[in-house]
Amino acid sequence: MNNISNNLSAICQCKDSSRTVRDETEISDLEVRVSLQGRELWEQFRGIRTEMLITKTGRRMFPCCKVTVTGLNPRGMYVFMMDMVPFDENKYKWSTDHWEVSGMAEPHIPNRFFIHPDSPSLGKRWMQYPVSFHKLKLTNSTLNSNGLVVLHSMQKYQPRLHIVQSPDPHNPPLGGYLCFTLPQAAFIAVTAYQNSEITKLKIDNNPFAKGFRDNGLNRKRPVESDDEADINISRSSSVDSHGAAGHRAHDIMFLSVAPNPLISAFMNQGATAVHYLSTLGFRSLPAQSSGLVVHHTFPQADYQGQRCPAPHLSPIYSHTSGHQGQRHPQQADFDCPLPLPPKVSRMNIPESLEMSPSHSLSGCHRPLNDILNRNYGSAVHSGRPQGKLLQAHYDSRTGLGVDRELRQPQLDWLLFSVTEHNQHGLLGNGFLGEGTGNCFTLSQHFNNLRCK
DNA sequence: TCATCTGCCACCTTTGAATGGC
DNA sequence: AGCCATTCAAAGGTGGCAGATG
Repeated sequence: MNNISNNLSAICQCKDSSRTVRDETEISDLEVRVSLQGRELWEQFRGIRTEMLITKTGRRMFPCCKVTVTGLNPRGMYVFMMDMVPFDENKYKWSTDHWEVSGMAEPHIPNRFFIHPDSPSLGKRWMQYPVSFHKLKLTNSTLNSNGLVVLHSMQKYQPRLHIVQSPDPHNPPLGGYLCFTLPQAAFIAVTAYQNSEITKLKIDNNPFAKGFRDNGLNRKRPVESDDEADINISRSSSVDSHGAAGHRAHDIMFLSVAPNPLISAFMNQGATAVHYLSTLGFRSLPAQSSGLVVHHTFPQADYQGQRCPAPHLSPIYSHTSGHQGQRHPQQADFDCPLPLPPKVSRMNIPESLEMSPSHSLSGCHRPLNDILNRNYGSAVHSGRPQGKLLQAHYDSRTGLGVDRELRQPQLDWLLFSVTEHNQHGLLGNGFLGEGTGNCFTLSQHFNNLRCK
């Protein structure tokens, strides 16, 4: 706990130094709470040791990481990102009917972030429905540059959620950065399923694997009604689509609050920025099997991740300024799952929920995360972004959508900052890594909000 | 020889365009 | 003309499995 206290004091110092006259709520001032959805399903998998298939071309997670978020500033703009961090330092092997340690894990590959396709969006929109990362893909190929999360086979990982406050062009130092790990969603990466129980669970619950069910056609048995067995998958949005819904796990660990890594990168000069960013969780930090690693660091503070006593898994951890890390009792209104997105016609799905080419992003026909992850680097070489800015598509009735017009200064500032810093070689190593383009994927993400 | 990885397959869901009704 | 629901085909996700690899 001392570590936490020390870190929190560092946070306060940092926050104080960046405080400005603008009366805007910084993310680190908010009591943000995150909760993993699909608790029962995750518990079933965890009970038999979750395995996630990784392939060269990338494989989606099942169950997927779907979280509910509360406590954000409804009018604040946030970017949601997810990556994977080692759960422990072991490598595993399957031995007949159980997993056992088979040695030391290989060095973790510098993180590649999956940026939620709806990023950036208003806090109101993030809190309205569960946020699903079902499009996140895992791979064992380090050669890909398509935004896949690279993992080592036979090693255990846990997802980590980052909530980054979008920068304010008028006040760059503002903008916090929150980091949550999801130990309940820890899994062993495999190239082929080892435990047949896992396979069975996946087949029984994943709609894509319906064909392998006992009553599937390929099983050469009479086809029965699947209605009761199937989980309810709405053809809905990137906010919420895959996976069983309606359950809430109280198992997300609040990890840290830190300055917005993007902003910090831009505001810190020289190698300090690289070092600073690389210690902000944008580089691998070995997690402890029974503890938490606090990733937050500050230029004037200790750079190393610090190990903290493992909290109980059940409560929700939230934080407020001055109360970071404080354990809060579960609140009644937090017991209720957020509503699922309405089942509307695909023609009616708001642009922010489903990146349809027929909507505002004409000319941007791919999911944003795909765009940004595939086009990494182009922003660097092209200088300041050019092109026509998209018009705002904010649904005043639902509150969904993103007012892109308002973000123009933000985008310009952000992109310019990335470009300028990279031209000076500030972000060329470590943080970005070859072919990863984490930082630039985000900038490219913004960049692709514009029509070319 | 063994553990692990790769590529292909059939089956299934999701997605988006086309179509037609109101 | 515009909105909406339905239909259909293409795209893509799924685990199984045989063979390849180290």
